Amino acid sequence: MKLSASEENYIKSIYNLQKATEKVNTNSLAAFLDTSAASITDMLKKLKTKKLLEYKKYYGFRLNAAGNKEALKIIRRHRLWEFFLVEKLGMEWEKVHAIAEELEHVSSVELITRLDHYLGTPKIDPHGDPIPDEKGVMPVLKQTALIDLPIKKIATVSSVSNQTPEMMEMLNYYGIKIGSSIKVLKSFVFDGSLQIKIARQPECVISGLAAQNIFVYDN
Amino acid sequence: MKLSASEENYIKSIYNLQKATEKVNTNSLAAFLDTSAASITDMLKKLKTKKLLEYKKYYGFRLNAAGNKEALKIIRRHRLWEFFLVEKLGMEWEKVHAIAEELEHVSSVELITRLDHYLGTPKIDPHGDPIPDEKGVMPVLKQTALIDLPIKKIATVSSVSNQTPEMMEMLNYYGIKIGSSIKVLKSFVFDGSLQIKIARQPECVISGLAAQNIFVYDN
DNA sequence: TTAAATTTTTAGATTTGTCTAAATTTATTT
DNA sequence: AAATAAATTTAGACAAATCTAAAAATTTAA
Repeated sequence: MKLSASEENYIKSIYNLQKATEKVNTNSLAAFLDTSAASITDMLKKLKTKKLLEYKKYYGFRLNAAGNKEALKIIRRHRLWEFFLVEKLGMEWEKVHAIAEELEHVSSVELITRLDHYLGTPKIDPHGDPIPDEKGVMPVLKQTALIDLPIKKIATVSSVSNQTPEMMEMLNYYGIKIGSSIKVLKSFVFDGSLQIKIARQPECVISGLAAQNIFVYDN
Repeated sequence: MKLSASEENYIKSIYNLQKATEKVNTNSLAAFLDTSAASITDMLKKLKTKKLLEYKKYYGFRLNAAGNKEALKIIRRHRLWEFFLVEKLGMEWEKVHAIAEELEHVSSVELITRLDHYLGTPKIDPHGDPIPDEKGVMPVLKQTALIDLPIKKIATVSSVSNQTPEMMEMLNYYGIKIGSSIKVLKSFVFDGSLQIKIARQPECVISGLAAQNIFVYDN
């Protein structure tokens, strides 16, 4: 199905709001998209005509199977581009979202298939979000606090729960980034500190507190 | 200046038509963009308001300095993406134009600067067209028929004037592609044939006829 | 359980980019 | 040089995506 950039933005937003609430309502989507409630109603009619969502006047709405499939395609494109911008072009991960918002609307299937292969079929984007595969299936990745990761098991840094400047400074110092390959070499019972190894970085030791706030995907 | 995708397409097309004729006229641009003459007039008024072109009713039009600058930015983005699609993603160069037409409208300066560096600041795109630098300056590259290239001088394949399937078969067989690094090892006076070396390919011999149809940039 | 507040939809307008058909200007030809 | 042809512009309309203001439906609360 050929969709306009605007239609794609609505679908993606509805998909994201659906994760929190069963039915999405007009005002919350209007707030999310920073637009008027009237615009939402207009677009909902259009998306209903295209059979991408279930929508009953005054009763909220949600994507149907076809709508979800479209959403996952858009999210896949967005996250692959984010991965590209960070890993290949070396952009800071705070900046990539806005650019990926534009790139995601280029919908050539061959482009995305090749980009995916070129990037090594990544499973997690730089913000720690999973990347759907070419069939729209989200990878099932169990997230664990680093402190709970078994010794010697290789995992991927997926998110950081404490995003203070102090935490970021330390992560930066040790070269710990979302998507980094990580392994615990030794765990000290005395204070809960961990000796760890990040790919292409020297070994280092972090505190138990830090290890509680760093989350990894245990592949 | 922030321009819509549509405005950018008009500017780029006017730039391209200007290379052939001094003043561009409404009908030729309408034919080029496969749209109506009335649409052209409408857009010209808009671009005149934005001070991107000189336009006098019934007398044709051309980009002014500001318009040319915008055109070169768009062309730079287009050609860098084409290079990326061919060199990094391995797409066939016949297919990349359409995708680059979409990617070129993503106008983040940081994105394009980083993409350029990542690609190694290429001077020629996969179709053999020069890529303007970050200031909008087209690289000055003298194009020569391969047959006229001095012995042992390293050059870059820039274009092929005879694009028949027969020619393409031969180029493909020898691994001669747009952007390939090329050098003439020996020229045989008897029949004009040349012994050549393409980077990462074995030496080979091509006829004088082939060498007349292969053009290179003599860096 | 009505009245008030909130949410949602409709009605009508606006902007952008496009169109067709008609009018205007310029060019060509007899 | 008038008539005809061609090119260009204007006038008016339309679709997409948005808006404000008003109306309608639903929810909350006195």
